[in-house]
Amino acid sequence: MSYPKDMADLTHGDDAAAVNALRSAVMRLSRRLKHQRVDESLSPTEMSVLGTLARCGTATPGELARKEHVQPPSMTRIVALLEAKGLVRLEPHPEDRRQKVVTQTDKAEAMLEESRRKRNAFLAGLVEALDEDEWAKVREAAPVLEKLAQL
Amino acid sequence: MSYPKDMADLTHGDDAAAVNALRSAVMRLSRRLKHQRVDESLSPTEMSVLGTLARCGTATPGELARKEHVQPPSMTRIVALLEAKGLVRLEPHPEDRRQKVVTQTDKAEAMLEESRRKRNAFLAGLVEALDEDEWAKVREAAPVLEKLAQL
DNA sequence: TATTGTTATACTCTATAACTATA
DNA sequence: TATAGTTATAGAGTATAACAATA
Repeated sequence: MSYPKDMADLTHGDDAAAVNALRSAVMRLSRRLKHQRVDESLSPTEMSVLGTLARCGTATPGELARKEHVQPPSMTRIVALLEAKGLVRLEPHPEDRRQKVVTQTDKAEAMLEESRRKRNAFLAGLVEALDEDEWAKVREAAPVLEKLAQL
Repeated sequence: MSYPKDMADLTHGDDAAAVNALRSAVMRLSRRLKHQRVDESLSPTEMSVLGTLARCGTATPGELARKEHVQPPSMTRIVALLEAKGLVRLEPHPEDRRQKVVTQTDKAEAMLEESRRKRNAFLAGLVEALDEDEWAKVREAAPVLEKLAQL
């Protein structure tokens, strides 16, 4: 097994505290976000899949399952629900007839745009309680957290 | 309705991007952490409740439900499971016989200590992929995220 | 009459195992 | 024989509604 270059640091009080704070905050924030659905008919993972598709363009169900860290049967169900809502299209894979290609529709794109405004309104309410320095720290860390999530 | 002092900033590209990255990262990281259980017999919310108790000392089931953003019946079940595992004690409230007081046991404290080591090992694996500057940003933001989560 | 906590019940989301079709 | 996706089924976790005890 290999250890990170700064493994020793993680035993320091500050880093251990940061790790604890991060874990606790992620679990609790995720619970809040679940309730604050931008579209009442879309689950958090469905939203996440649409976000991934918006970044990737297209993907196969298998790729989506790996990226979202869910099992293939779960992704089958999620994609089917999204298709039923007219948010994605399912097409045959051009080179491998076992696979399928998932693409987001215009309706999904419009919904993502609409949802962004609602998310901003919700988060603005929370950010209101932060001072500018605190918000700056979150803003700086956000892309790093996203990188962490997709490792 | 009142608006945050920096509402305008949230419509800027950078802040909107940060908000999107934060939401996506929180949802995906929470899914990872669910799998990476420090104790296989404890759900993420059970862990979170123990963490809250460690900070607060004691709390009533109702207080815990509000802090963890779950409904009272869910907290009833969670507390009962924790009690069955010998991790919390339930005592009558000294002033109000409707309420109960939840306290963590020594066993819970020892388990939290053990779990911290396991968490560090898991997160160290992820942090390995970050450079020092990136990790510094996460470390700075961690306490702010915790504040955000408990608003 | 309002509030705290509980019981009973149903729903949502995800996983595992077994199956089909294609490579 | 291995891989992509699906179907069927079960389990975990949470919510809502109805109820009991106390304020």
